[in-house]
Parts: sequence; structure tokens; C-alpha cells
Amino acid sequence: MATSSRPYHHGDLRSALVEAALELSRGSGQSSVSLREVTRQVGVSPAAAYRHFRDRTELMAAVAREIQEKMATRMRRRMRASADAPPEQRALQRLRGVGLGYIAFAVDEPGWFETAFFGSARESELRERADGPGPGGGAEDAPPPFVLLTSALDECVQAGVLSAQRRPGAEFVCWSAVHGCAELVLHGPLRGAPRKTVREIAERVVDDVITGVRRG
Amino acid sequence: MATSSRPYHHGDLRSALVEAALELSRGSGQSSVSLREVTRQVGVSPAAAYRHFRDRTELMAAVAREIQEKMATRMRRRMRASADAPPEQRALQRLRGVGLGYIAFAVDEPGWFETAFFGSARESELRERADGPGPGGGAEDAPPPFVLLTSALDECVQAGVLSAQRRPGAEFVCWSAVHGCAELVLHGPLRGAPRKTVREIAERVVDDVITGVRRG
DNA sequence: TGTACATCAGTGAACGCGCGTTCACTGATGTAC
DNA sequence: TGTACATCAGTGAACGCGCGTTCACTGATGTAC
Repeated sequence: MATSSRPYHHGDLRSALVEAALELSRGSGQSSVSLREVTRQVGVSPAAAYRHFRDRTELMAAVAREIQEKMATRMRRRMRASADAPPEQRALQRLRGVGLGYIAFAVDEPGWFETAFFGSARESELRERADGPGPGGGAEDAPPPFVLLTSALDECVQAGVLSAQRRPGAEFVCWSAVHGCAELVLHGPLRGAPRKTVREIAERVVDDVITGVRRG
Repeated sequence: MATSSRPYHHGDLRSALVEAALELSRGSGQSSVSLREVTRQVGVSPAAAYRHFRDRTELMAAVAREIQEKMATRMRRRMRASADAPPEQRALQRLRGVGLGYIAFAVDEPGWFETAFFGSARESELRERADGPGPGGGAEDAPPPFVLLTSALDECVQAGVLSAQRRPGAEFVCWSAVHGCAELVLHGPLRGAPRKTVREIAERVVDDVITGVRRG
């Protein structure tokens, strides 16, 4: 594949660059993703990247978006497990799945997790949102995992397991807990803890925060 | 001060370097702290730093430790407010103070917060702990803010507002929530939100998680 | 169907940068006698 | 009290590095006539 047919025009260099950046970041996080290394991987000159991205920051933003998609996909898979259950249980189980899926992704893919949520990617995300939100209004281009969370919470309200009064702001409580838990496990006092311990802590965090959000 | 009396021997270069690094990181986080810039600030040659630190990582670890001290100090101040109250309220209020203090520090000092908990400082922390934990056993050299949290939880058990059965692991739930909340506010969807909103969210997060931890 | 030409996606060489770290060194300090 | 000398804390110049970005360019593509 690398040997045969190197046309002057690559075909889809943009995706190829994003793909290479994904591979790099998967191993050691966003700091290992330099423009030069990415183009090196693809076998193209550094300057070529500038045909597709304004600068490194814009490339990283694209990568972050891609990772968040992956994350949401994996979370959705986990949520699907509780598809056929009575509405109340179903809603709660899905909310639980959102949280556990988030943490599991962070643990399984620390490099991606870091890349998706840290570093210079953030500033340019902002920039892009300011540039072209499209006619929709812009509420939908929140990070996909966050969208999953809000809709799981909405479902809880509909199913009657979360009072409408306690709904506003609940997403921030939930997100704080799971994101913090991921950090704890990856970089905090629990770094390097055995998988079983990590799973138990994650479940405790998710269950307790759901209790807290519901009962205030 | 800079003009008069530049003795060849600095006196206490080590502290001066840490101090300068603190000043630098306060503004723009740990990425703005380079060994060269730090020595430049102090007015000393880059190589001089190597008399006091094995490498940059070790300097950053010292800085991180210092910041965590500051953080704990500020948290203690907040906890002192509820000194004279009936034991049950007192314990709960202190726990609340730990959480709110943590978040407040992050919001007030984003550069320091980032520096204390991220970056290469961590690896060398590990290294130092492995090197010389001292005879005490090593449980006490956890980050000071974390120590405050665990003792606040212990106090809750003693005061009877947290069942002994639910005590183990509670610190991870609490820490996850507040740390995640800090991230949310600094780098997440709530970045740039007005102070009042931030305070409300912080209180909601802390109160809900305390409820959750107690009632499971 | 064939050709002129604008457009586009690449090249490759160079820019300036700041970094961490090492080296042989020198100036100051303090201790032994 | 004075001097020799080991020790220590600095100097300053240099190392090699990889980075992001810019530049004038060239090779390929596809469209108008």
C-alpha cells in the first residue's frame, strides 16, 4: 500500500492526516501529535497540511471531534443493553450506562481521552463555533457525549424517576462526577489501581451521584 | 533589590526558583514554566538550576507541592468558619467547605490549579515517593487537599452523619465530583460562565454529591 | 476529440525559535591546622 | 589570628533537538472552447 502508486495528489489527505493524528494520540496523548510527525506518518511534506488546516490547532480540533464521536458511539453501545426494560428502570440504567461508558472509555483509551478534552484543541473549538454554527442555533454542536447525557436525563424526567424541578443543572453534576472520576483513575491517587478496583469505584461514583441528583 | 548587591552566591536560590515558577505558572499555567525562563526571572544562568533540581520535572514537582499547600491553606480557612456549631452540622459544613474551597481555588487560580494537577510534575512525584517516603509509612504524603477531604469524612462518621459502612471509598466520590466540577468550569461547557452561575453550580454539585454519598 | 489554461494540491528548503541539558570553568565560603 | 585547601554554588558557551510556519515552486487535474 505504501509502495505502489504514490500519486502526486493524495486523494483524501485531510482524512489521512486526521487518521494519523488519531493513531499517534492514541498511544501517548496529544503532546505526541505534532504537525511534522503527522505528515511524516502519511508520507507527505509538512507544508501539505496547510492545504487542509489553518494551523496545528485546527487539526487538533478535528481530531478531538473525531474522538468524541468514538466515545459517544461506545457509550451508545453500552446504553443499548438496557433497551427492553420497564421505562423507569430503562431510563435509570441508561443514565448509568452513560456515566460508566464515559469512564470506561477514559480508562481504555487514556491517550484519546486526554486529546479530546485537553490542550489547545479547546481554543480552536471555540473559534470554529464562533465562525460557522450554521442555522440550527448551535445547541446541538455540544460534545456528543454531553448530548447523550442530557438526553438520558430528559428520559429520566419523562419516565418519572427524576423530578422536573431537579432537572435543570443536573447534567453538570453528573458530568463533573464522571469526568472527575476519569481523572482520578488516570492521573490521581488511583492511577495504576487494578481494574477491579477501578470498576468498583466507577460504579460507586455513578450510583452515588445519581442518587444525589435525584434526591438533592 | 535587583540593582544592589548581587553576590555570587545567591543565598537561597532554590526557593527563589520555586517562587519564580509560582509566579509564572500563576498567570498561564505550567506550560509557561520553562527552566530557562525561571532562571531568567531570577537573574541566574540556566545551569544554576541544576545545583538544586535534578531536572525540570523535579522543579515542577516542587512547585506543584507548594501550590497544593496553598490550596489546602485556603480550604482550611473556609472550614474554620463553621467551627462552633453542633457536631452534626459542623461536620457536614466542613465537608461542604472542603468541596467548595477546592472549586473556588480552581476558579480563582486556574494557572496554579492546572500546574498542581497536570503535566510532568506527576511522574516525578511518583519517583520521589518511591525514593524517600521516610519512616512514617507514606500515607500522609498524599496531596494535602485530599488529606483534608478524608479527615472531613472521618469527622462525619464520628458525628454520626455518615454511616461507617458507607465511609470506605467516599473520598473518591467526593473528589471526583469537585475536581470534575473545577474542570467543567475551567475548560468544559461552563468555561466563561458568570461567577454567580459558577457558584450556584458548584453548590449544587457539592450538595448533591454529599447527599449521594450519605444515602447511597 | 483535442488543446490552452486556470485551479488546485502538493514539494522542499529555509526561517527563527526556545527549549533542556552538559561541560569545563571560576569565584566565594568555610574549615583544619 | 592567619593561611592552605577542599568544597560548593555559581558562570557562560555550546550541544542538538524538533517544532510551527512561510515561501516560491511544480506537477496534476479538470474545464471551456
